[in-house]
Amino acid sequence: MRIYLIFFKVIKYNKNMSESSRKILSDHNVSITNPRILVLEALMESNNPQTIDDLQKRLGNKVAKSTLYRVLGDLKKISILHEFTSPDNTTVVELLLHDTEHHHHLFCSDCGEVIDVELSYQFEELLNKEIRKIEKQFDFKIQDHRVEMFGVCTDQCANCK
Amino acid sequence: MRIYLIFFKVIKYNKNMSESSRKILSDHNVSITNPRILVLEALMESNNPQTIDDLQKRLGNKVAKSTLYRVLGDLKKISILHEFTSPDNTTVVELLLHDTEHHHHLFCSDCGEVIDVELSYQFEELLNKEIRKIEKQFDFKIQDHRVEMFGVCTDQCANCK
DNA sequence: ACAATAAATGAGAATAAGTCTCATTTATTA
DNA sequence: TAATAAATGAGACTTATTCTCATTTATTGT
Repeated sequence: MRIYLIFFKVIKYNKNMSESSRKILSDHNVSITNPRILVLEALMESNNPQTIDDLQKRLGNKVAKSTLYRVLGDLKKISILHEFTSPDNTTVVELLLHDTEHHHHLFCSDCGEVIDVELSYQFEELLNKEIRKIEKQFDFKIQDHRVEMFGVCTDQCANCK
Repeated sequence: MRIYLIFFKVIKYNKNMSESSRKILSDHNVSITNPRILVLEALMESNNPQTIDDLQKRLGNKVAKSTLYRVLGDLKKISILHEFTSPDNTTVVELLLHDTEHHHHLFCSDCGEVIDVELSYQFEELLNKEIRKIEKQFDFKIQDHRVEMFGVCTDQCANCK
């Protein structure tokens, strides 16, 4: 019974992910192909940013390496994928579905995990003021910003054990 | 006369850089070798972070590629070099001589320039409060942080023309 | 100052992440 | 459903970084 429920949940979950992947692609006028659906699903499987390696493992041999990189490029082009680099120089990637979710990153130097964090409204306000000052000082137009925090996670962390 | 003065200044400048390079190395119990002095001098020649390519150009063929990377590694080990990645995935490196100089980075997506910026004391205070909250929330020990700002520089920029 | 020893270097081979090419397959559309 | 354009897979290619090892250089104790 329990097994059945879990099985059902997984099926349902996958179906939802597949359907929302299709919707994302069609909403952005990008043709719906199997590799794109698979990559989107793999990206959706984690709440936090993932390395390319994580993605490749998740995808097994279902998507060729060249295709994976191409699909990631496609997703960047339609601005639903954010790619950045962790302090140990690993490329990390995350889906940005609702562009309202402005957030920052917390990096663990022990296990390499990257965690999305939100900071207070008050903080963001003050940072925006600082940014306006910097724009004047350096004659820049600043379009985006991000706070990176570096540290170590403690024993509770699943990766570190 | 003017040429003489400039010449003198350059000599003096180089001599100073060479001497402070030697001092840096001996202060950190690192043996004083020519490649290390040359790399430190090249790093000191710019106030802002530099790409590895910039460094290689500055050094000409005076230091082998493998040695350059090794020396950069040495400097990281003694915590006077900070290495990070710009949004276009280029490795960028900067000397951190006085660890009091906490600063942040401004990236130009047009010319790739990276600029060091300082933010107000008030801002840093508030950010530290936020960091304490995040530490509790995620059971993390946060050791460092950095604000990255992304934008485009305007016509005044020397690189963009 | 010098010889002995340990450490650092240069040259180029090796590795790995990411890109490119092109023949084949797949999605779209009329 | 056929025609066409786009996407894919496989593997070659590129480029940044690391590694190896024979040679050179710095350090140290005398």
